[in-house]
Amino acid sequence: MPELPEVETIRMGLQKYLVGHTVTDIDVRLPKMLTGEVQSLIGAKVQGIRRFGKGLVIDFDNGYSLAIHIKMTGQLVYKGTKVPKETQVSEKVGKILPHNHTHLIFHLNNATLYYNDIRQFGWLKILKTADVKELPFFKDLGPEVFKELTLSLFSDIVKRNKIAIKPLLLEQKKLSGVGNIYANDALFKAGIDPRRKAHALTDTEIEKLFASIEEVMKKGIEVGGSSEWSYVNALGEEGEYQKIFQIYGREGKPCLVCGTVIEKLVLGGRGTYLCPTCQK
DNA sequence: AGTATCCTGGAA
DNA sequence: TTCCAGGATACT
Repeated sequence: MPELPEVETIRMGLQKYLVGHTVTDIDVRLPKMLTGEVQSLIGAKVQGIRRFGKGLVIDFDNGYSLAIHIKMTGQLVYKGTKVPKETQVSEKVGKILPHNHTHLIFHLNNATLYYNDIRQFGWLKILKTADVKELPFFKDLGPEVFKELTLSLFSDIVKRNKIAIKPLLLEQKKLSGVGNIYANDALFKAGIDPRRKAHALTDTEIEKLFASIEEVMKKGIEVGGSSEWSYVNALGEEGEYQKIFQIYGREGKPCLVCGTVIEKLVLGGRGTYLCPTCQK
């Protein structure tokens, strides 16, 4: 589900297709998904789309913004004349929009943006652009992979924390962008047992882990994200990363490197996969 | 630091 | 019929 590579893929799609469109009306089919004054966006033109960690911000030309977190099953799907119709609905979603899980419909000039969310965990907030950074989620975000998170900063964070390394990687307030799938794959690639206490990792291991995180996230963006559950990009298309999971979801299957049976455990309440031979 | 919570679909 | 998936938060 959506981690940095998935959300960045959506951002790029929206940046390409949504910019320049004007909001003509908003259908609020499930009110709890949206906060703020709907009227603020009517007649406003999309200027650009920013991403912070796993959060998105659509900026309009009237000083208002739409802050979005799609959590696990949210989808932002654009339909409009700018793109060929047949590419707009994925086979897996397979439904004509809007459907039962379409909670918000943003009517634009000559286009539509749908917000679908099966599990209704996501949120969208209309607020003044200047106030976006005051939202707790954005305000508390830690340094982001590929941006502020340098090796030395990453090393400081790892050494300062005594919890297990995997749940640490998932704490968006410590470092932002990493989610469960890429955390599993990065730890496997670095040969580190996810249960190891963070502060006990050696400098070499920290360097290896930092490089592995960047490597798996970069790969994720390259292949358009991971569509294990309901993730789709801004055109409703699926990504490919689920086809190249190195360890995530491979419980009981042979390790791709050494053939040892992959084990599964729960760490910090999250499914965690481990090759007992490769990860020490 | 660990766990319940939001919610639904799909798998066991 | 029950359980499980997990992003972030609110709890204990």
